[in-house]
Order: sequence, then structure tokens, then C-alpha cells
Amino acid sequence: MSPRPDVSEERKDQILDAAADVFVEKGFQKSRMDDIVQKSGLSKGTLYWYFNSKDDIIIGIFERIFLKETRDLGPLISAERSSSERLLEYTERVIIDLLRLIKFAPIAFEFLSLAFRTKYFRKAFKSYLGLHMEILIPIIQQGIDSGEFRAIDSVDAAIAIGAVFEGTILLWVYDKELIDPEKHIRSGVSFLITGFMK
Amino acid sequence: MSPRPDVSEERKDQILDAAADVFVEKGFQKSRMDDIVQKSGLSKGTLYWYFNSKDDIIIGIFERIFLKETRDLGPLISAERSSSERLLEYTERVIIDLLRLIKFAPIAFEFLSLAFRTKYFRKAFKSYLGLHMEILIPIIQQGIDSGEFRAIDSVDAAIAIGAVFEGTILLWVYDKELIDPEKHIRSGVSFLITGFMK
DNA sequence: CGAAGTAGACTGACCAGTCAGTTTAGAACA
DNA sequence: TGTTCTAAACTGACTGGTCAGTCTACTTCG
Repeated sequence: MSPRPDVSEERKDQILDAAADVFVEKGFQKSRMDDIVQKSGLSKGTLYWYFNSKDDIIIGIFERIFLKETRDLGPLISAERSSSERLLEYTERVIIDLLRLIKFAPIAFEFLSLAFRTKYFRKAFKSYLGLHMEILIPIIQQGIDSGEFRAIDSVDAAIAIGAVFEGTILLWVYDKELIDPEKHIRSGVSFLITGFMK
Repeated sequence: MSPRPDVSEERKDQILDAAADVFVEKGFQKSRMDDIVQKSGLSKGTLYWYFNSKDDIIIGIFERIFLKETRDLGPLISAERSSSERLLEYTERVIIDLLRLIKFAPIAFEFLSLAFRTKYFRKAFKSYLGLHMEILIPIIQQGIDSGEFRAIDSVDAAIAIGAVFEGTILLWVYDKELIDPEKHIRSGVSFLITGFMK
């Protein structure tokens, strides 16, 4: 059908890689399409051949970074270990993801600002949270039912864990010397689990 | 000396009030100086009489909202109640501040993005965190020394509390229906305090 | 050949910031 | 009491640089 091999996936990746670099360095606003052109080694025409607009590229990056990186955390729910052990396992797995994504932190906060003004981003963040809640709540509930945890509210407890994850990253932005995301997420979650126990 | 009364403070407030409204609604980038002109009821010339640039106005808002709102939390350190009680008192006081500031959340995340690129904002956030750590760490340390808490690391514990505060707000951005900042900060901190205990 | 892909000069809307001029509250004086 | 003077305060039309997106022409390769 195509008289030439389809390079569109490679090109899109090439453009999104370049764009992510530029955006991380300069922010959405100060990044010029011509910066992305230069970084990608392509031309402006090619950029617009594959993407309709700068906003399109921004959304493309968002999807690649934050949506396609969904780990398969589901199996944790029905594992046979104790709830505490599973929460710690969850913690380790999410930490791995976060460390891989932390270089995108500067644009993550720009996406967050967009969440206040754009339905698309609002929905995406909401579903991201929902995904994690769906894993955490049953694990905690099972811990309560089995007598491992106190009679706490499993939703509140799951939210507390989520808050420690996100909050630790936030504090790391405040002070990159004081906060060690990996270490402090571990210690924070560990304090919480102790707090859940009888 | 002045042939006319000095209205510069009123004017600056008038401009910053209008600008904050506009920025919250549209974001820094999409807000036009002319939007602020219209909202403030002043003229463009007057805006530039009191502020040198759009960035100047942004910094003005940041200082007014985030720096001048520093609560006097110091007395908590040497109060005579138990460490848990003081942590709960701290929580209540900070919640009051946060609820007052939450309407500025959309621009707060823009300031956070700026923290990656501008030394001024980086320093401001760092000192904000330092301020809170200086209150939390001694309270927790006293709790450890008095035997109220386990032999935990007071810095890690203080960071965990800070993370719950900031993280809960962040999760609220993700899903404003699921998260009730006031309620979930309380429950999160409460889990942590239980986790600190013997 | 001809379609997919590439190139980069160009355009025009946009908007932060300027500036030359106007207004106004009060001081100074008669 | 009214007149004049002063400088701060204010005005808004205008400008000039910037940059997202367009367009036409070219290249490559099955």
C-alpha cells in the first residue's frame, strides 16, 4: 500500500523526545517550536506534518509520560502475603516509577496547572488517582478484615498513603537537598503502616 | 512635601487583587496586561507606574499570598502540652491557613513550576519548608525524648507530616470530589502520630 | 511516476511595554 | 477666597519584536 516504509512512529517519538527535553529545560511558554525543530534535527514542516499544534505536542508528551507508564500493580491485590507486606511492595514498585519520571517534574507541575483549566488534564489526573486508589483500598480493607490493621477507614488510609507519595515529591521540589524522595517516601509510608496497625 | 496624598499602597493592592483574580482564572500565560487593566479599573499606564513588568506583578502576588501569610506558629514549640497534642494543634492552625489559600491553588502550581527555573522562587519555597521543619522537628524530638514517641528519626517524621499536608492538597487537585483537604489532612496526620507512638 | 516526507522562508496576529500628553490634589501666595 | 503653580498620578493610542502556524517548492524512494 505505502510506497515507502512508515516512519511516522519513529518521527513522532523523535519529536516528542526533543520536545520533552526542551520543555523540561525552558517550560512550555518559553519553548519555541523552533527550539524543538533544532533539537529534533527535523524541520518545522515535518513537525506540523505529525502534530497539529504546540498543544498537540504537549498532550502527546503527557500521554507518553504519564499514561503509558502505568505499571501492572493489579496482582498485588490478591497476593497471599500480609497487607503490610503488600503495601511495602506497592511502595517499592511505585518508587521505581517515580524515580524514572522525576526528571519530568518541571513539566509535571505545568500539567498540574493545566488540570485547573482543561477538562482533558483534569480527567487524566483523576483517573490516575483512581487507579492507585483501586489498588490501595482493597489491600487496606483486607488488612482490616483480617485483624492485621485497626478498624480504620480504608479510603482515608489509602489517601494518606497517596498523599505521602505525592507530598514527598512536592517537598523535594521545595528543598532538593533536604528531601531524598526514595528514602522519605519509604519512611513516610512506614510510619503510616505502623499507624494502621493494632 | 507631596502635593497629593500617597495612594501608592492602595493602588498596588488594587492591581494585585485584580491580577490575582485574572491569573487564577486564566493562568499567567494567557492573562493579558489589558485583562488586569480592565479588572482593576485603572489604565495601563498606571499599572506600569506601580510595577515594572508582568513578572513584577507575579512576584508581587507571590509575596503577598505566600510570604506575608506566615502564621505565628513558634509558641507551639515550648507549650506545655504533649507532643501529640501540639502536632494536632499545629495541624489545625495550618489547615486554617491552607483553606484560606486554597483558592490560589491554580497559581500555586505555576509558582512551583517557576521554582525549577528561577532562583528567587526556589529560595522562597525552601525557606517556607524550613520554617515548618523548624517547628515540627523540635516538637517531635521532645516527644521522643519524653518517651511519648518511639525512637524514630525526628527529621523523617517531620517530613512525613509535611508530605501529608502538601500531598493531600495535591490529591485534591487530582480529584476534588474524592478528597476533602481538611478531613484528609486530619486523618493523615492522625495516622502518622499513631505511627510515631510507642 | 507519484505519494510520502521534508524544508525553511514567510506572514500576520498578538501583546508587553512606551510615551507624550492630561488631570488633579494640595501648597503658596495675595 | 480665589488664582496660580507643581509634581504625582494617570491615560490610552501606538510600536516593535516575537513566534505559532502556513505555504510552496523540493527530495526521496518504492
